[in-house]
Amino acid sequence: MESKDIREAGLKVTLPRLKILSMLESTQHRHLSAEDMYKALLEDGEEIGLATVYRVLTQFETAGLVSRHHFEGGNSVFELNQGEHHDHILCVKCGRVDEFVDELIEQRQRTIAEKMNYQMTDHSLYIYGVCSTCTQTN
Amino acid sequence: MESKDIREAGLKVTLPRLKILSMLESTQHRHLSAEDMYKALLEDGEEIGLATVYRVLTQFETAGLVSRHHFEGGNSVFELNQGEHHDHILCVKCGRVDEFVDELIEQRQRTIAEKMNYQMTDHSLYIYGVCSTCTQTN
DNA sequence: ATTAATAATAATATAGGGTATCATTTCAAG
DNA sequence: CTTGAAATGATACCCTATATTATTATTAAT
Ligand SMILES: [Mn+2]
Ligand SMILES: [Mn+2]
Ligand SMILES: [Zn+2]
Ligand SMILES: [Zn+2]
Repeated sequence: MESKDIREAGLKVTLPRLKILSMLESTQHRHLSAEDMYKALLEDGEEIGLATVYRVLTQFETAGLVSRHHFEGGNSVFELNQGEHHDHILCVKCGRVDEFVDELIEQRQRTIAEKMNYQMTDHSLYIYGVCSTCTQTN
Repeated sequence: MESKDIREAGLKVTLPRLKILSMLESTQHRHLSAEDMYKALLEDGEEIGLATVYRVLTQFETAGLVSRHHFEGGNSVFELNQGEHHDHILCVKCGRVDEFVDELIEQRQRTIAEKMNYQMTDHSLYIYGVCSTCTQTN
């Protein structure tokens, strides 16, 4: 029941919010842009405005329910916050997205921030490349 | 003499290109947005259009003369390609930008890409935090 | 259930960064 | 110089995302 998450975020439980949240929970595509979701909702027969999708996603982000990523050369994409923090590796040909966790890199970043007298708040790491499928198909 | 760089890139040596290149070479600000440069050129009395600045920077990027970075919540910024590859750590309060090189992280990224069957082409790593100056002033 | 207060929605306008178009100008080779 | 090709600058335009606002839906209290 995802109503609870919405309520706990201090937001009213509305149909757009429920739809968007359940779409993010369906593990088909973990990383979706606002337009992706907007179109998918349209095809589902839901009359939800694009502005609402953006607005709700921003609210979810503020509430800590979702994360926003800025992948190179595309729209922002959103994903549900579940499990541990991870970074992303992306195929520059087909757009495939994979996730990885590397505690060594995480630790090293903290060390660097400390050494440079920064109070680290966040970081973003994207690796770009050609995935195995696209390498073969070429 | 930066004319040579421009010529070697297969581009005609023009006043806008010379001005933009020398601005990037003046180590005052290593990381500048297109608008930054446009305004600075105006103040210098140069009548160079914003579209030209964007166009030239993109050409310089293609030629490998400059790199483009997408820092969070702002315009793209450009910097001259000189010295070795490095990554960036940014202050979320004052916008300060510092650079660092960490061969361990670099190596680890290559390992991850290999492990996930990606032919790595690029990566981007930004650390965000509060710099020492901004920590004290608070 | 009704109501009232308040938050959310949808439609639309607007903003901001960046690119495409195109007539005019500038460059550089001969 | 002359001349063809490339570059410029003005402007129109595109795209993602946000602001505005009248209308609608949700919630809590009655
Ligand atoms: Mn992810
Ligand atoms: Mn740099
Ligand atoms: Zn691929
Ligand atoms: Zn600072």
